[in-house]
Amino acid sequence: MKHSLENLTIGTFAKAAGVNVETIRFYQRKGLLLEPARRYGRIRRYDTADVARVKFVKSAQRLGFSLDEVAQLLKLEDGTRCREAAELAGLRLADVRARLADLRRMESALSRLVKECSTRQDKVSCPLIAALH
Amino acid sequence: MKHSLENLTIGTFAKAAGVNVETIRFYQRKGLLLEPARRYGRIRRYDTADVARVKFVKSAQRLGFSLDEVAQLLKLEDGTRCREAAELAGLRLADVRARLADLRRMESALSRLVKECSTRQDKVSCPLIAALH
DNA sequence: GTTACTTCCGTAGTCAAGTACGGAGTCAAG
DNA sequence: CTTGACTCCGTACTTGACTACGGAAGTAAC
Repeated sequence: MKHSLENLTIGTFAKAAGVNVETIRFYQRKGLLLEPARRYGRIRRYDTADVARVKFVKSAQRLGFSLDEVAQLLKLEDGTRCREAAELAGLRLADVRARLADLRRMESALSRLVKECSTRQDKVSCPLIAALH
Repeated sequence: MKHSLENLTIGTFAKAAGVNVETIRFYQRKGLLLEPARRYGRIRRYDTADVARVKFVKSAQRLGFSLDEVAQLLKLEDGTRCREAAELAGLRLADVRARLADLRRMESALSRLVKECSTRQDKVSCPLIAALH
């Protein structure tokens, strides 16, 4: 049985998504990933959409979202009813904007520090702490 | 003994910083917070700089930094040599910028979703996953 | 059709970041 | 100088997010 991009076993899938097999199974238990139908025998098969989904989970985590929050984000993707989706998206959006504001402040503090450190030789007191109220 | 803003016991301090007492002690064990001298008797006293420091830890955590990474950021503040500080800041900066890019993409995906949902009645498929490559 | 990898599934262990607990010591007020 | 609140310190428990383990069953290659 060949492993085309649309017919991955769990091992190939996990490798493609950059996580390990146990993580896939863990996500399935958590409901972040549906267990696919087992079309060919008793073994599950995955495709590139699954890979994208797992990568999305990982990216969102990097941004500070918990798995439960990621699950909510994924429900938007999964086409729940529009009213609910909009509501949820609104909440997440406020959240994302707050994070953005914090990150921007941190970005400018860090880049200022880098600049000051490279142009002057003397000790610079870092404006980092001040940057995050 | 009054609790001025420069003479806080651990309980008042924790409340001011918005964390609980055990967290303070935990941070001390981790080296994120120095144990202050015990000027008046056997009890530690804290000041507003300590409060700022703890709030900084919490803010940085919200942005996805681990406590170990926060410890590194704090070393910058503590006036280590400039070259090292700049190096560390540079690394974190790259990290922060990557997160910013992801968050911006997520922000536009979410706000588009909200907009489409409120103007149209039909099901909208959300471009969230695509938004994060 | 046997061998060598996977996969399956349940259960248990790990690691980070706290949180809780409990007994002994400290302190300010009455 | 006792009372009640707070602090100290060590140890143990919790939660979220995995990660490891091990035996049985499936599958691909020879």
